[in-house]
Amino acid sequence: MKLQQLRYIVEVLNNNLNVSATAENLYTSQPGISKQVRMLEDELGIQVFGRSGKHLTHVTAAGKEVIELSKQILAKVESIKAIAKEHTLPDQGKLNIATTHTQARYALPNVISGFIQKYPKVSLHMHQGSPQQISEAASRGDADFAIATEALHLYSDLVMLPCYHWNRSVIVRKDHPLAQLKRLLTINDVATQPIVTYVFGFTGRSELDKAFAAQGLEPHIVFTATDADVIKTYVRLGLGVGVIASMAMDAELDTDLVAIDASHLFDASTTKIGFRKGAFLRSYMYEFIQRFAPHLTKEVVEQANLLRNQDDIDKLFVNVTLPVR
Amino acid sequence: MKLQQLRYIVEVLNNNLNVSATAENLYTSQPGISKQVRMLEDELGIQVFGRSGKHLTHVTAAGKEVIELSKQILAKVESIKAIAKEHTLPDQGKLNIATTHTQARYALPNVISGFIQKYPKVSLHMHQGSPQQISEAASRGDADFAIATEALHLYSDLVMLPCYHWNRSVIVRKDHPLAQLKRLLTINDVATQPIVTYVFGFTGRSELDKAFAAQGLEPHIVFTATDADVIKTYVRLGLGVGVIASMAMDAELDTDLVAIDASHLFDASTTKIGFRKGAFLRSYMYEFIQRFAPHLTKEVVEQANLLRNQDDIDKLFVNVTLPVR
DNA sequence: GCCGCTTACGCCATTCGTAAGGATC
DNA sequence: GATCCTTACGAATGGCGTAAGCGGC
Repeated sequence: MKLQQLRYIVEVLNNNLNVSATAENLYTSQPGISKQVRMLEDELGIQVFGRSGKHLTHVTAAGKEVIELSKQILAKVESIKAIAKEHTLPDQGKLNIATTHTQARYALPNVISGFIQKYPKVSLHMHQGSPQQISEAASRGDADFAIATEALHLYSDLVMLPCYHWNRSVIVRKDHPLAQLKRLLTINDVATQPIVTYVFGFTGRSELDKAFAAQGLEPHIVFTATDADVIKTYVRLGLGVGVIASMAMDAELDTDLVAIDASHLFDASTTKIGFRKGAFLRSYMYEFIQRFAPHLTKEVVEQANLLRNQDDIDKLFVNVTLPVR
Repeated sequence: MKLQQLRYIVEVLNNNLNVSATAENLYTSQPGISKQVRMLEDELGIQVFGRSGKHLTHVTAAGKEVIELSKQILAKVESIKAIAKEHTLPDQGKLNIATTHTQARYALPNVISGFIQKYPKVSLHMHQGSPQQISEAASRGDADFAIATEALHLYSDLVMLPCYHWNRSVIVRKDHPLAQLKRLLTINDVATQPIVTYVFGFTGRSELDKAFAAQGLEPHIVFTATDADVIKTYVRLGLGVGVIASMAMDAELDTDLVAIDASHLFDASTTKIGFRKGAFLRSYMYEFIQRFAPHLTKEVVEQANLLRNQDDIDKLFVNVTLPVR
């Protein structure tokens, strides 16, 4: 059994059982992979992949178990490499962050500018995508961290830690009737307007739907986008009122818009950071986490990383008051 | 990085940093190991082993971490092989049990005779040794199961499950004054006699010492041995009274001795079965466990195997009443 | 008929064993 | 001086790439 063989079967699965595509992604030849997969199967005496003629059609029951263990082995191999780097070049390395537009644009800039100042030799990469893509990237090991508000819980091999709570604001043009509102905003004020907000599955959208549903209201959503910048653009066009994360209002750039606090109308959402369970984290990674969420010290993160169930991890934070943005 | 390289560094550590001895045990050449260790160190850019001239003197800090992860990787590799076997030859394989004389001689025979009848194709090996040796064998992967009463808790990478409680008996020759005793045995009856019992660290010896210490008594221990058969021999010689596990009295063979129940004088001891955390257990292994301890069903064992802390595992059994032997 | 996996073959890298060298205790 | 690790070298093995074959869709 060779580590490459394990790598190959994992990657073949990641490439939807297409060996040719796998070969391209790994910059190697297709027959090479094919042969190694076969050799592994011969050695183990079992089929990892089911075949119809010469096509791979599915993963066998035994194959699923083997691939799962292979992933864990390869993750530990990466940990060994990381340990070695940590002992030779503690301030050098890579940091891959997978996150959504909202975080990348509004929550992370301050953290990152401070971080790269302290660690100029760490090459930092941001991968933007949907919450699902983000979780998958972290789960596969393509990203060290996943930062998002939704969908992270779907991947059980991630450790997820709460970072901060955030609330929503309703944004309107200065000439909009609601801009002159003297009293507290009500859910009806919003429900009677055409709404521009996030796509489902993004940036706490589910909390928004829940608030309307709780009142038996059917919001009139005319337009959705994955990020607040696009939403603001269409609010400026007069398409409707926007509902976005409060932190997405920029006091300097958005002077033509008025933000009305709506934290009393919608439950706060929680942004989380996730990484692979049992992963070895470089010292600069611990520091990154703590810069993003000061309560997540190295000790807390290490403790959480030893727990297997997300439920147990969540218990660590029941008495912690998170910052609100 | 190759799996063999990881195997080599682990084995070199197991052989007290003696590469030549390691080579012998692995049936390979010493320079081969030496070179692979070096190549791994070169690839990682760190030293795993500290050297003084050409002798390996110690494991570096980084090396400790690397070796720990290597062990975990190799354990998972074994799991993959076990999964493969389970899918091809479910009733074939090996079962290595490391245990003490007491278990092998008095607790296991019934279980094993039933087991080999159902699984004639499983080759069963018993490794006898001290509790420490047993734990180490299981921890290293040389044994699938460790069964003992003491010392298992010293190895944190083992899952330990309670199997049964057992009590002690005082044994004397038929012509001994205590053999005629009409009342309940007291701790003083025992303390005033020369005692023959187990060596420290064996078969619940610590519980025995505790009971005397609690009464401020200093037992007069004249002879110790690791097994009850030897103890009985010296009781027969008139060396003193024996204190042994009650199950170690054989009604048919030991007719020249009298056993006096002492369960009220000493706390019961608990025999446990241990295996490596996260190990994949063959179906016949689950069955073996359950034959030995009926309350340890496959489901219970699997659940325990998912927990990281022994404390959490122990909690699974607080409401379970174990059999008493 | 195209796509995609398998087989065949040759080159190159790597591993392993033997033998000799050098350092430590 | 004995033990033990390192270096050197040759044989065998194995991985990988190119080219051809062949079975599905």
